[in-house]
Amino acid sequence: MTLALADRLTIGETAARSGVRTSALRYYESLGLISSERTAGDQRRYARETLRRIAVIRAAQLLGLSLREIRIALNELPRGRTPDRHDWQRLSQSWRGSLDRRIADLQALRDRLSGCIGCGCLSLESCALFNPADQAASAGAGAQYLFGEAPDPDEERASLRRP
Amino acid sequence: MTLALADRLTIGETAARSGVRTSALRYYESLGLISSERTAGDQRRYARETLRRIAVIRAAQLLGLSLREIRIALNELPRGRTPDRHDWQRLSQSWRGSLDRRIADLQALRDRLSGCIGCGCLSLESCALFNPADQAASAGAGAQYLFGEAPDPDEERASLRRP
DNA sequence: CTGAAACTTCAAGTACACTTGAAGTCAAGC
DNA sequence: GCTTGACTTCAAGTGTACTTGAAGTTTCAG
Repeated sequence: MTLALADRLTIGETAARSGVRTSALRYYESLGLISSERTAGDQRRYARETLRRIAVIRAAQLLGLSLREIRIALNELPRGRTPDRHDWQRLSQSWRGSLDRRIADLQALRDRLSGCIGCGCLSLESCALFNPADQAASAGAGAQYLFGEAPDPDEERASLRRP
Repeated sequence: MTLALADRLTIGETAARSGVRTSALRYYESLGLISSERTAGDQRRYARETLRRIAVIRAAQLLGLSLREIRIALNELPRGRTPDRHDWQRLSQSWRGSLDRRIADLQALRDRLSGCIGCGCLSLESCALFNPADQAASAGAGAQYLFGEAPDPDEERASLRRP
């Protein structure tokens, strides 16, 4: 079904309502994250629904997803019809899982940091956070454990934010 | 007191023990995050202490700090002497604060996401996560640093701070 | 109908955090 | 002393996520 004129927003209106610059919207569109119809004069007109899509994009960026990952996730939404309640639910639920893992990772780091405050980092042998060298020497692997990669094969937390 | 030869590491050794590539170490040095002495033949030799500095840099990156911010933080360490227990404590304590804030922000986002799963995002008016206006309102306070700096009072983004 | 604001494309620029490659030098084991 | 691997500098390249600018076109209030 075709949207009524009142339901189509210019790029400027869309930018104003979403808080995202027009240049970013064009960029998102060039990456296939959003789409538009064009007027006879070739200007973009966005469906109102696009505002939600943009909000989802920004929220996902907050979760640490790259635009590429977000595009892939959005591509799993049904094509040809407006996403419904269950479509958005599936998306947000999968991101909630990532978010939980991310929070857990940061809490683990915080605990290591807290332990370090306790120990005062006086000893090269005893401080886990501040002494990767000795860890690396004994483990032979480098300090990557700080980044969650070395000792615990902790599945695929890598999907969120690669530093 | 001058360090013994055995306490000075080549860039390759430093890279191996820290898990950071030589190119990254040269880059850090170019930014003033670490420093080295040079041999007669102009090769770098790092003090053993540098390993701890590198570990701190990597940990801080995990916390989401930029190298510029890390350099500033490291510059507050005493110059001319090896940082002691209290120096590292002060640093780790201040970063623990950032980490706590970051975790809190992510938990808030998770709660919004959870609320959203509950509501099914049927309504643009009621959904905190998927409603740009609401999201912008909440970003005004805390979560916005996750996007970098505060949005400029820019003509295109006028509605970010709720009309 | 007109003039200004808003839009268009495309290329190039910015910032971050590095990596890669070229061309040459140093250190150390044999 | 020779060879080889590790080192040196410097410039340019990579990838992400945009922004900026130039030059031209469209839209719409008056």
